[in-house]
Amino acid sequence: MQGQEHSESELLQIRRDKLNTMVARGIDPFGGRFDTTHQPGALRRDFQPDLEVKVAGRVTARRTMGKAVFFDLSDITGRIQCYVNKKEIGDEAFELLTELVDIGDWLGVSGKTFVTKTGEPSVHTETLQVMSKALRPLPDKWHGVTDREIKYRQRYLDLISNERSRDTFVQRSLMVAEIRRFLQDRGFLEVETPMMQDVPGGAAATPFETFFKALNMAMYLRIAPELFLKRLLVGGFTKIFELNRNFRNEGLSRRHNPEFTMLEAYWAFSDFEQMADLVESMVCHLAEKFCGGLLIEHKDDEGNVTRTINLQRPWRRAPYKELIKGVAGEGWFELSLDDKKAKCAELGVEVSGGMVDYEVSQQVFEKLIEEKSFDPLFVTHVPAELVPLAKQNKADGSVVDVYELVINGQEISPGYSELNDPIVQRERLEHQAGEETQKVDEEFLLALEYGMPSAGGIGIGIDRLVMMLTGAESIRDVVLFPQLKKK
RNA sequence: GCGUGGGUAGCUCAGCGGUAGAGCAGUUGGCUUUUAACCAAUUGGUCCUGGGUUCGAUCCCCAGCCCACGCACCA
Repeated sequence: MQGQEHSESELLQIRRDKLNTMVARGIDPFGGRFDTTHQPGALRRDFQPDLEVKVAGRVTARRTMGKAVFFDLSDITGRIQCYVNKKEIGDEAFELLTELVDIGDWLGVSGKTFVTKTGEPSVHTETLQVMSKALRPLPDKWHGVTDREIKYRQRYLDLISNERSRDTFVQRSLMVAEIRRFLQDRGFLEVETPMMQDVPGGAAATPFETFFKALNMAMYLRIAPELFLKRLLVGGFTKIFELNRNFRNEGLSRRHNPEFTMLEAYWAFSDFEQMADLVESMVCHLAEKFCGGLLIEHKDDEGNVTRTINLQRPWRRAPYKELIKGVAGEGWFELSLDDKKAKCAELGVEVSGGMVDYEVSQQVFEKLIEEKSFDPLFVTHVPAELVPLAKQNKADGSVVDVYELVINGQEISPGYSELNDPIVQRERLEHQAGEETQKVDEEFLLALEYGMPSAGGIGIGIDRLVMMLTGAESIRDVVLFPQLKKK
């Protein structure tokens, strides 16, 4: 452990020397059990004076004033200031704090709470215990880590030094817990279905492939849990959800991470409209609980409001074709493919040569409607080609009974009246058009033949939902360890 | 994959054809209620990597690596 070579920078060497001095003085630099009474942030928020407390945290600031020292102990909950007086605590402990402890070290402190002259809630330190010696210095105390690469590759440094990141990830955790509670309160059971599948179904996406040695077979990380959850409907679960990771072997972007968190819920005997109500009430519930209301303000780093999203109910619901006609003209769907493409050029929508008719319309939808819709919009009656797993509309078989919920310029949630006719389902899967097709899962079709109850189903992209609610501009700011290229 | 921008001290950044600078952190000294504590002094750098141009490259050119943003694929 000791005596690293000369290539160690001076900063690291000094910290190692302090570590060795601690050991020489019989101080364990890496602590042990310490029974805390409070977390730093919680203690500061619900502060009461004259309380005997034990808190532990990382030293994130230290202000030495001769024979007195102030230092901050921090963790994910926040910070609390501690005060040390040399005469009271004794020379040995005082020297430990001022000469051997560095910013970045973890300390356990016991003492009595009080408020300083300047009104700062503090702990009057009586004993000190080193919980861990940090051998490397922390990022800039004022700016924190701003280098995106360090933020993502060494997320712990971002969490230590950036309050906004801490808040976002704590919020995300609480939101996910609240989503589970919301569904459980309404009688939904959480289930877990395979992430490793031999047929990657339930969506049209490129899967990650892996190999299972014991069975000598190729396997795929799931792109969606849908086909397994539907098997559970066949099995008699009537209200279920799964909230976990999906994997798609596609590009990285501000809105895409190859592994992302998806909620899927199925409710037997329901339909897409009731599922829309469910999603609407769930998202509003989260907003009221975590954002203080239904107006969500997104802010930049300076605190200026850059966007306001209005979640007040009822949310707008509009048919897909009507929305497109609204931006591309009443006669859009009567135009030939070539005329549609010409119109796209006029509208500034890029289309590629190989696109078929409905794909061109879809492109118009994505560029001129989806990306420009920030307040919630349920897009209903989507062309059947786009959604092979949903029921066709009784009045118009060219569309399906689904919604696509757009908020914040992104698709946040699809909801279906689930297709449960095994004969139609087989046809729809076998006659998919276009380049993006879903795999045909025979085991799924077999299950359907035993009878799947009619049902409504939803998916919610949790990362994007959290982005919308927290104002994060990139999915990387709501995923703790986003995928980056290997260095 | 393509395009644009970026990579300089532990961190945040400035600089620029003549081999580097600030603030913070660190070190030393001072200070018993401070909070981006303060005052004084001071250490610290393969200027992302490899080629090229040049008397001389951190700077200009080429290639590569990584990051960000946009486009494409997708949710």
